[in-house]
Amino acid sequence: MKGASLEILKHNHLSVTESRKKILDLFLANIGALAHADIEKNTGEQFDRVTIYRTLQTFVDKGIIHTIPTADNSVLYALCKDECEQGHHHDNHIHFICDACNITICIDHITIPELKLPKGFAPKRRDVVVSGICNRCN
Amino acid sequence: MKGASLEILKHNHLSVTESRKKILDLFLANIGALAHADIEKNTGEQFDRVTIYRTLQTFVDKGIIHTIPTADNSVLYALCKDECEQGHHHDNHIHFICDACNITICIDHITIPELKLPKGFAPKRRDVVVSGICNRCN
DNA sequence: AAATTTTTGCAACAAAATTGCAATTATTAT
DNA sequence: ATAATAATTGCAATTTTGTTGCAAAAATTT
Repeated sequence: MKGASLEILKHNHLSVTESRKKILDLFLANIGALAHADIEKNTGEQFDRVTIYRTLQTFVDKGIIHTIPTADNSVLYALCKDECEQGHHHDNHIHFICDACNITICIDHITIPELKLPKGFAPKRRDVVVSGICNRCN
Repeated sequence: MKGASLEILKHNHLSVTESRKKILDLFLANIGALAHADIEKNTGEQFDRVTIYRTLQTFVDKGIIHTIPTADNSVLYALCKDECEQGHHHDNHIHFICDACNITICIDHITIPELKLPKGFAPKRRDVVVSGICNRCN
C-alpha cells in the first residue's frame, strides 16, 4: 500500500515529486473528496498554493482525479476509479454529500439508470449528486 | 408576454426596479442558464456588479431562480418552474450542458429515476447533470 | 406629495485563481 | 555516477470573483 501513489504517478508518465506524492497520498488515504483548502491544510502549508492548483490540474488532465459538481459551487476533487483513463472518464458518477458531516464521497459501484432525454439530445457523461445523510451519520 | 417579469416581481412582493426587471427579462428571454458574467454583458454594463450579485441572491431566496451545480464549478442560474416555492425548490432537476455550444438548460419535464443507495444512506435532494450534445447542435 | 422603506452604486476589502519567470528539482543520456 | 536536458516549483504580480458598509437615489406607503 505504501507505494501506491508512486505507481500511479509512474503509470501516468508524471515525474515523481514531493508535492505530487503527498497530495496523491492524501487522496488515497481519504474516503471523501477534497477541496483545495483541505489539501493546503493537510500538507501543513508545505507547498505553495500555486503548486497545489497545478498539481490538481495535472491530475485531472491525466484522469487520476475528477471534479465534483456541487450545489454550492465549491470545487471538490476525488479519486477516479481504474476505469477512468486519460481524457476519458468513467461516464457515470454518483456523489453523495452529507448534510450533517459535510463529507462528499463517490459511490462508484452503483449504476445510474438510463435517462430518457428529449429527442435530439445525445448524452455523454452523467453526474448525479445526491445530498442527505450518509451512512456514518445515520 | 411583455409584463411577465413585472408580474413575477409583484407576485413575490419585491419592489419593481430597473435592474430586477431587466435581469429577470434576460432569464425569460433565454432558454439556457446564465452566469453572472453573462448578465453583466447582456445588460450592457448598465448595472453595478454588486447590484447583479444582490439581485441574483434575492431571486434565489424567493425561489424565482436556482443555481446549477456544474463540473467546472462556474456558478450558473436558471429560472425555476412554478413548482418551486420560496426556500423549497423542486427536488428533481435535470440539467443538460452542451459540450459544443456550452449552453446549459433545465429539462424539467423528465423525472429522475429512483436510485438504490448503499445501506445507511438517506437521500434528500438529487441533482443530475448530463453533458453531451444538445438538440440544436445535433 | 411627504414620509418611510428599500435598493442602488461606490469604495474598500477579501478570497480565489492565474500567469510569467527565475531557481530548483527530476529525468535522461552519456 | 555525472553532466545535460527537461520539467516542476515558488515567488511576485495580477486578475477574477465575491462581500460589506454606507450615503445617495429610487420605490413604496401613507
